[in-house]
Amino acid sequence: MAQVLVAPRVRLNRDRVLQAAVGLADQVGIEALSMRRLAEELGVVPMALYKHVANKDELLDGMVEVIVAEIDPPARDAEWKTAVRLRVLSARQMLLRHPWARSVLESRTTPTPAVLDYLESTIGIFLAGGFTVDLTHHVMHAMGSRMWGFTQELFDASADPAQPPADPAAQVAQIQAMTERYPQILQISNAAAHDDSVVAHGCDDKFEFEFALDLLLDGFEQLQAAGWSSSPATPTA
Amino acid sequence: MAQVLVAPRVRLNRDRVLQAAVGLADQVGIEALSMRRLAEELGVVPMALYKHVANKDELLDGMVEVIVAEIDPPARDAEWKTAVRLRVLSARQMLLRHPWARSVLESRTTPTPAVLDYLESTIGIFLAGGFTVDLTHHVMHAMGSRMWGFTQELFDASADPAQPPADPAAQVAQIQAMTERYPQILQISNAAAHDDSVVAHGCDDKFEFEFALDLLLDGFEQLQAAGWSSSPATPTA
DNA sequence: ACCTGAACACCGTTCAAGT
DNA sequence: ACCTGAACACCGTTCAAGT
Repeated sequence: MAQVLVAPRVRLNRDRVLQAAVGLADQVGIEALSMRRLAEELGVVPMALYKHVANKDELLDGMVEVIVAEIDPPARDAEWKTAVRLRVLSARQMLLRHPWARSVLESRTTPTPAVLDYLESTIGIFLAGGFTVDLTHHVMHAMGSRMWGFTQELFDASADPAQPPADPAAQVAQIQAMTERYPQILQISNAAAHDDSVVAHGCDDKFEFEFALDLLLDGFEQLQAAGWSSSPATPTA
Repeated sequence: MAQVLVAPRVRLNRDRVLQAAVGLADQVGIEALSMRRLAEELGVVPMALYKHVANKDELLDGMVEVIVAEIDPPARDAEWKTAVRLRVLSARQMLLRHPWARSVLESRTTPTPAVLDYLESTIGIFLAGGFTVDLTHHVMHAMGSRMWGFTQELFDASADPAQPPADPAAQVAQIQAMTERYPQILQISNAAAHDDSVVAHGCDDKFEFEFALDLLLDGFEQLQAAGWSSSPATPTA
């Protein structure tokens, strides 16, 4: 009876801990990822983890390192605009693989090396493309979260899997109420709908993302061509 | 001895609970806001709160209602561009008053009435300005978090007050190491510096925010003037 | 109708002990 | 050097009871 439960076959190390954490977050979501749950997953007592990460915050930092390293390096021999576009869309692919990544990226307050590497090489694309340091600075700010492959989705329905399915009658009533109270929201949300009989069908996320991204990239291009500098307070495109 | 501790003078109600929660979050930060701590603040036992909010999630929804209502209504008799600009900058003021608001707004998955009101009237500005429903749809997406008065700040130093002050010698060494490893990041972060002897002096947040905002607004304007429609896959400004 | 007390099932983390 | 066990100080929330 005593020796039946297997001891951990492989010795624990930092990388095994981080990989397991990423995998567990992918499976059960970030709010269900606790030190205790992760330890259980690794067949180990909670305190064993603390030999490999100082605390939960450092665990999250480590998870960020893992996923940021998944982003493709900048395309060599490409025009700046395509290079930035490809890079950002690669980041976006990473985010689709790890739905929890957005909130974790946003929660970190100090950049880890992989993150700095990502920034450094992205900045490099603009500078190599002939952008001034000044313009590159503002352009990086303007990219904001879009640099990570996401915009702020106002309501991320996919992030709320615990939504109870309402019965059809109540749904119809709800839509009717919405139409009266928020007619313009309804109009807008139907704009992208091929069939507009039902509200809930979602937008084309990729299209929306690229719409804003290209708008910004085109704007950057115009500023650069015009020799923009931050001396005047307001940019005029 | 028995009657010394005052009973709650004022009867608890939903609004008192929400106001107290907003105030407490302003003071101690969102991660320190617990049901238990809030109850203590109100001189009441934790479970007393549950008569007025169903659970902590509903408390957070209620807090969002309170702060979104603080945003100024749309300016009457203004051109769409100034109207949107004013509105967004008013939202930004609200966010500066409530540093926790960003993460809470982002965490909500279903919109509350005040949020829907905000969206509805913002959409109204574009439609009244002659935007098609189609273009307005994409424009609202492109605004993303900027609609709430913030862009994704990559590293929000102000959100991390628990940073230990490093000694000057270590700081110099750190800067030296950074210069070698991340020369371009350093160049960029110095672009906005008046004196570039020290790294840590921060960017002009307001300038950066308005830079991106105006870039988008100018882009919207050009699309509208050109009679843009979503039929072609990629917008060409 | 509103508030309370005790309890349950969780957290992250410390500290002293085992091998 | 690495893992363990028991304990501490927290959570959100249920349930049965008080007034």
